[in-house]
Amino acid sequence: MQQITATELQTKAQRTKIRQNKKVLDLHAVKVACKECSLHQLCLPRSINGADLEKLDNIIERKRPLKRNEHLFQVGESFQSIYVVRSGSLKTYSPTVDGQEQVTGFHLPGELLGLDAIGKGKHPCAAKALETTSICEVPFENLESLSQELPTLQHQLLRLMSKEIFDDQELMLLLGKKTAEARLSAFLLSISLRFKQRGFSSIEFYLSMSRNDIANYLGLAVETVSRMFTRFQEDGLIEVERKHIVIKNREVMRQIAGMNECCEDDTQVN
Amino acid sequence: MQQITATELQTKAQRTKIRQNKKVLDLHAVKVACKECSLHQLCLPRSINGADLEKLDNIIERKRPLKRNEHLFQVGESFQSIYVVRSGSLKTYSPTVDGQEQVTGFHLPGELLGLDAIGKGKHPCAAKALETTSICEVPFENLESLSQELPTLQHQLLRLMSKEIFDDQELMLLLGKKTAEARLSAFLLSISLRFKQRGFSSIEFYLSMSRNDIANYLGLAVETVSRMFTRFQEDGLIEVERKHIVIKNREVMRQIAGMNECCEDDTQVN
DNA sequence: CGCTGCTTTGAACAACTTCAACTTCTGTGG
DNA sequence: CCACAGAAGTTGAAGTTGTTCAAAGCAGCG
Repeated sequence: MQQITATELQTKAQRTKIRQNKKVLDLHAVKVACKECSLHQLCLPRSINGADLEKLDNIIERKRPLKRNEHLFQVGESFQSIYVVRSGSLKTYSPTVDGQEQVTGFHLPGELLGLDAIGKGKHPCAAKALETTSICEVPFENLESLSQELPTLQHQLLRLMSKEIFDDQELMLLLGKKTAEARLSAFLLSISLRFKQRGFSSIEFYLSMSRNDIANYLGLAVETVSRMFTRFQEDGLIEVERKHIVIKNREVMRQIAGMNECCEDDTQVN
Repeated sequence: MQQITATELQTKAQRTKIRQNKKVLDLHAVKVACKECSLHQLCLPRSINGADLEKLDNIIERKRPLKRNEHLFQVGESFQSIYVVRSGSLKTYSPTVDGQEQVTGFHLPGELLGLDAIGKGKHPCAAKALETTSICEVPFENLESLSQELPTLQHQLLRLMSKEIFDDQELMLLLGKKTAEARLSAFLLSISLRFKQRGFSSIEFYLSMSRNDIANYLGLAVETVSRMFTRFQEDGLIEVERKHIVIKNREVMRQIAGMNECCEDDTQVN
């Protein structure tokens, strides 16, 4: 099964030096056409046929991989492109008045960045790599005019934006109504699900973000997040050692998270 | 200035019996083509020219006004159309596991509903009228194919969805990081701004939603919201008498809300 | 080896919630 | 048109949950 090797690869990349990490990425991240991209079912061109896929492929630019802490774009930068994560991960965050930052999301392979910038023409948040990360850049003008030609692409684009709105609303519910333990539980299950959808293990994975980022994202203090991790471990729900997580009891976690049933049949989401 | 009459009209409609309310609505809400619609600069067809506007007009269905507490759509209902509020207001909400409801948004004239349903093909939330409300229905299939023809319409649609994502992220920040007083203050300023953009008074208005709905939306207890209203009044920030609000000191409220400067130049937002 | 940054843990504190009582408003039927 | 019942809103007091502050433990890196 691909799941297992994929996981191993990921855990390896996390543990090993950047040198080796880079080598792994170079192998399948750069100069691969969309139709050969292992993510092509998850990213934009889902349900696009051969000829159309090539058209899309032509407008996509592949960038050199970002190193950890490098920015993909900064706050206020003029909006030119949509980005797709090819491998690695990023966080998006915006500055708040009091000089803090607010983490608005984490982005795993196959996920999009920049959709929130279309409206104003500039990025309301910054995007920073959490680890070595490779990215596809899709110039928005080209994407827009290509969508004009290809109804399925337009449809897919609207679907993806709609999904983002939907997901944001779930998060609003989380932030508005749920307890600290429900938030962390939901967060872990969400990451788990997203890994699964991308062919990685859903029961064992490495978190690329710090406790601080998690806390910030979930609207909690770092200390609270830390305590929750400890408690979950004590209760046998997870095993945790720094960034390494093993989900031991998904059922109970789901109850704690107060999950809607609807959040489950998300399998063919993207 | 139109502002003043608009306000008067609104306050009147709130105070008077439903009978009279209906009459006011009948006058300019029903059977008006998009190009004559007073909201047409705010709703979808912004920056669409005459001929195109007519095409759009042809696919829009006007529904009979909804009465207070009537549903526009229910949770899980199959997604067919995008809706535009023509007059009145609605709330959207979704059920949570514990049988509660979570208010996900309020929708004023010129604003859209249903964008979150495109992805899954069914409505993740329900929409209920807060007062007598009239609506334009835009069948999504038609809108999609018309967008295929009209690049500006496609662009506008993407812009609007992007704006919704952006707004949701602001709300996430509010729910995750802000105190009760900051939340209520931001809420009132948001309503105020949206009224202003639609030609109503931004300093005096009626809230069509209950304290309960506000509390739910802001992730607070009703009692907390009530106390904050009282405190704001004591501090001379607002005058409040049940649903009637007068903003007395916008500057201080903005500070309390911890507003980003960016939230200000929102004037040509839609 | 020793620094720096991230994480964990404990204890005091603050903010908001919950519970309960009371007031005001709304609308419905006599 | 008034009375009454139920809903919505307000206020006070006690209780929780999560935050803040402080300090110690640990991993990675020059």
